Amino acid sequence: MKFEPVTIKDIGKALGLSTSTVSRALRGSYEISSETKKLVLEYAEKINYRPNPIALSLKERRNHSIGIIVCEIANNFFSQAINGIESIAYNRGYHVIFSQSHESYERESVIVDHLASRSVDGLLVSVSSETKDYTHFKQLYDKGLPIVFFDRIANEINTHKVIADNFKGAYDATEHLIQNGFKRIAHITSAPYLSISEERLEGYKEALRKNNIEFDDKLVQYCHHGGMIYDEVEEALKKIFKLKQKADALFTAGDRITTTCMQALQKLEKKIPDDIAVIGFTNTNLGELFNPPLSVVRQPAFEIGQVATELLISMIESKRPVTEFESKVLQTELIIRDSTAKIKTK
Amino acid sequence: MKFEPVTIKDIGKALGLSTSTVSRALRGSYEISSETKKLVLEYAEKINYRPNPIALSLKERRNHSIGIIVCEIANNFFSQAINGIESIAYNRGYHVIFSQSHESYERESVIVDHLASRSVDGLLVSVSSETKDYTHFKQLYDKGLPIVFFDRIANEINTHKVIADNFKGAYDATEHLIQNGFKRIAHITSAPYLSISEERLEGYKEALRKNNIEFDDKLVQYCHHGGMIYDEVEEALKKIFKLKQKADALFTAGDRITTTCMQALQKLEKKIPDDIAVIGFTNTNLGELFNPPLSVVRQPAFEIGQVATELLISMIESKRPVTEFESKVLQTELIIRDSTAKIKTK
DNA sequence: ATCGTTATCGGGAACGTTTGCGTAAAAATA
DNA sequence: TATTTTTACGCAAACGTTCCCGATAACGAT
Repeated sequence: MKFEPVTIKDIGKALGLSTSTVSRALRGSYEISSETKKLVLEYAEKINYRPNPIALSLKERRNHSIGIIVCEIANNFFSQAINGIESIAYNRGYHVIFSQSHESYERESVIVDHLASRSVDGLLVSVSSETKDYTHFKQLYDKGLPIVFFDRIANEINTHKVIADNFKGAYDATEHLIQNGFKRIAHITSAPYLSISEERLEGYKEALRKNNIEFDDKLVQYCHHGGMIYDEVEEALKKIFKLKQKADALFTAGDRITTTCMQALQKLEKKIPDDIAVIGFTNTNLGELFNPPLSVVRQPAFEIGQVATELLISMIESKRPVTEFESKVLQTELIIRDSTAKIKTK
Repeated sequence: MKFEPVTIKDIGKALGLSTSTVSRALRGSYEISSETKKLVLEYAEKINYRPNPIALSLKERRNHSIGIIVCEIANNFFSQAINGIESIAYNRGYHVIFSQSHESYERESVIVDHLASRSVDGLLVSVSSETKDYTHFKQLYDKGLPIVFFDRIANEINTHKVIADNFKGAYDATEHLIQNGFKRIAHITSAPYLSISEERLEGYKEALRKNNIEFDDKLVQYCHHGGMIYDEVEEALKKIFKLKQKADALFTAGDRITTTCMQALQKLEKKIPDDIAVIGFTNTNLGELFNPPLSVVRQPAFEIGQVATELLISMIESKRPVTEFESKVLQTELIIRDSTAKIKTK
């Protein structure tokens, strides 16, 4: 099927004018007589003329579109973030093109390359859990393609970054568990080299340290696929339950990990919080409906998306090369519910 | 910031060749000597040449991108559907551009126009709940822009459509409630003119009829914003609870409506299923974690996205105008849990 | 009558490709 | 050696715009 679009030439031909005159009339240039303008405008309206954005892009070397790369869209955090991204992009006249890495480094590289070969004015990325090497970003970035990282960032690339306060979020969650009397706190997280994993692990450790609880690395389990593979999560839980010194609480880092853990705990028939208390990073707004209602660390996903987009567009539209970069850190929210209820004094 | 991209001309200049030779060498044309080819290919590789997709689009009058319009992305059903869309689009070499109508007719019109002014080869749309008039789609469609509707469809436009079997899904859910002894079944749904609302309402009515239960329109409440506005949902529930002849069960149509109802029921301190049994259309995979675990009608969202995308791409790539259109209907899945447990015989 | 202004418009290059056509040199044939 | 064919490449148009330069006419000023 094809589209037979009307061009500026057609208008010119129909009206006996040159394309340049038509173009100028359409843009309301002062050097076109008002009669001609009116003529052109009316005719354009009549035949429903729309300028061809591709031709414009070619000329202006701009696309008015930004690319998003995330691991998966069917994820509370990311869909909320993308919502924020779209809200800003739409207002600023940018289209949003997105694709999913599915936590694969290979696929991420392909996408970046594909997207960035100038079909996009800038990139918003949250790296995949497999990504340890950032040269595919670095190359494009050095060539002048604006990139802003959010959530899972590439520390070694010097550009804008937007994250939640993962350290503090993790610290608060862990501290909350400790305050409620839990001492053997397990931690299930994503791939260890991910920025978010590291930051959350540090927050967790710091809370233990502040409360004189010894860190035990047997209590920390990594799910390299970020909770997308159920078995990986169940395995991690089983390892924790097999420990001689039993864990009494669980702090999960990551949206998918948290929800998958809840499913696994249900399958393993563990009672929350009696067998084990649970708190986790997640952006589902369904936590209050759980049995028991789930305590969560909530990230300002929508705002993260918004801020990242604003920074990216400012980079894109900046005349001079940008040299001052910001690392915005947005606060998380600790929502306490029954899944971390105090240990009953028996 | 700008991008100083290397073009085919640069290669030509550097190698003392014409642009046409370079172009042909790059595409491996037979009329270029193998030495020249090798020379060009190696140089292109060295300076990391990427063809400018915009220039290509202008020439081929194709973009290799498809547009998606949904009401919101932060919704289980739509994010799963978009996942399916992206999976197919990626494999077929298409970019995915998406935007949200936020259930606004006004915004939907603007987006369609914006997206469709040839910056996109085809459109995948699920209409907003405010949309009663489809001329904004019809216009573009008649001009030759391929459009495929999914989920919320425009019946009056003759093109491919992909939906879940809403009638049967609703029928099954209602029938299940009846089988479990419920007789006064309330129904909360979206805007009445939405195709999905109508189909689900019909399924609900049919199940009542088959079981000789009289239909009572006081038991049907419409939430025009599809559950996005909490108060609207709470209001609908309150109306239902105010009925003299009490409702004993609730069938909710729509992802957001279902989850928002659950929140409202919790706030109103209704016990499920004792005060009221609940089953609803929703694609959350967290239903089993609810208190009580929620019975649901699940749509094959991912597959719907996939099928719709395949149909759209086949339209885009068809040489001759397409005249035979399909309306694919995919089966829903009834998942029974405790929220619809049989009435206890007191 | 000549000149500089002003208003209004057209020609054509440019953005980066692809591709039909033309053509020189080299190779093959007569 | 003369002619034809093949090989290998360049020129230029085209896709739809914008915009720099001119160009033309009208008109008042000199």
